[in-house]
Amino acid sequence: MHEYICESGMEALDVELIEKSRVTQIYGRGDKIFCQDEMSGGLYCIRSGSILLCHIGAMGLKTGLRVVGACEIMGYRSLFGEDPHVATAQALTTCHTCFYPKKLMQSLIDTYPKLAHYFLRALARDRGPRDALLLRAPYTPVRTRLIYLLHIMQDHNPSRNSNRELVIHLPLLRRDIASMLGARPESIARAIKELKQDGIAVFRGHNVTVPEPEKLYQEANLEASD
Amino acid sequence: MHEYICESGMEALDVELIEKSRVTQIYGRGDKIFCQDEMSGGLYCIRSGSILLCHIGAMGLKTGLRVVGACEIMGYRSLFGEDPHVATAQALTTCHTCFYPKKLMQSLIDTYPKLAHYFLRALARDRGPRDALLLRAPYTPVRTRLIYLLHIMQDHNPSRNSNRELVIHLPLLRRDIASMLGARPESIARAIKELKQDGIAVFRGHNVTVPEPEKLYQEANLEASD
DNA sequence: CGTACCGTTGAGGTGAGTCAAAGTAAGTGG
DNA sequence: CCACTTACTTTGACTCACCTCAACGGTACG
Repeated sequence: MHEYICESGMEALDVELIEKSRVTQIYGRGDKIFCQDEMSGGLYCIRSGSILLCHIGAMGLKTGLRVVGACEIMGYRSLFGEDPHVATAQALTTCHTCFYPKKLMQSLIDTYPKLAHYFLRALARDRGPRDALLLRAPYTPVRTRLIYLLHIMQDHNPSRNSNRELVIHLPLLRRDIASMLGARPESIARAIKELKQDGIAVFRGHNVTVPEPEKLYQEANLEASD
Repeated sequence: MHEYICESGMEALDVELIEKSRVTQIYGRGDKIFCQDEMSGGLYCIRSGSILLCHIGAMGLKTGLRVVGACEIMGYRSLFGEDPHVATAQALTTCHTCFYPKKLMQSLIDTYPKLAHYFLRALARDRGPRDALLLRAPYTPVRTRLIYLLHIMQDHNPSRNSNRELVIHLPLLRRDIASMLGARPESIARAIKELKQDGIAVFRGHNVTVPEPEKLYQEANLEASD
């Protein structure tokens, strides 16, 4: 959103309107930013922190769909579909968010056709559903699906430590990892143990250290995007 | 697409342009309309027949994503995302399709802002990814997931036979049903046998007869949408 | 009447779920 | 700073739904 405003050559008047209309908010870990079946009020933009989009299904089964991080937007599917949210957004860490009301968004889109194209593109490129399906690939061991998750999370914030090992930040509880893979926390613990024993990846707190990314991704037929 | 043109109060000139630019085509069973990793050429609209959108993953694993039927559009994700297709479209039956080239679509969207809204809405409401996830719900027996599929397909073309039994048209091979549920054809055969033995649903050819829809959907915690 | 594909059935193996219990970390309050 | 509580993680033993493989029955079509 912010990046668009900068690129768009938007009128100063409208930039001011945006500044005035948007609402910034802080959420603590575990807080819900919005809940499924609620009607959408607008667009959410994450300034800092991480949020888990998840779906609570029949019998309380929680299905993790996507981790939303800093500078990403969420809630647009509901905004443009004029449907209630299909997912619940829950803060994984302390989060600073920025909320753009529906009315504002609609008048902006009417004024700036390029903004419509921006959102058409954003909706079409949304990797969320595709990732969610990949993470639940059938006949694929939990261990491999866990590697898929690491691969997806690596794209968010690639970084190296002092030993030039890959470090992936994973702001998720075992329970949430499990909900994203369609598995149980116990199975995640076992897969993590295996990866450690094989010297492929070490989980410590919310960080995963990978000495040889090649080796990790090779196992899952993925390319090291680095 | 067609429905939009009718509603939109589009200029006669443009309607004529559309008629002239679009390409109608006939495909036989098994033919591919487009393949994943190809760049998109435009928008496809199905006039008749059924198409399976599927993804061919690592090691040739075929994952069925969505059945596209008459009057539905496909290919828009790739069109607006300016990315290659992520799915392959394969004709399940003989199909009449209509193809609208990318250039045409883009100039139309620029001319008619309401068309942008139409597609924003279509993209946001696309049930495909959600359905695909539901059909692979973890810890859910194949039998239940098969009922989910029947429920989804019923929404497409609800009909009753002379005995007032619900008849659901399912233009899919066992193999394709399996690919949508993340299961194996053998497991589908077994689930079908069970449903028949329990007097809940009878599969014959490409039609499924359901004497008491209530009973079927109750088992899966679904509402009879009829 | 063969060839080819699809569908069904049976037997056997296994990855991951379930349950239960112990271990660890993170707060909370005196 | 230390008990105490609460929540998260790990481990082990057991079980089962579904995959795998292999064989057989149907149906369509040249």
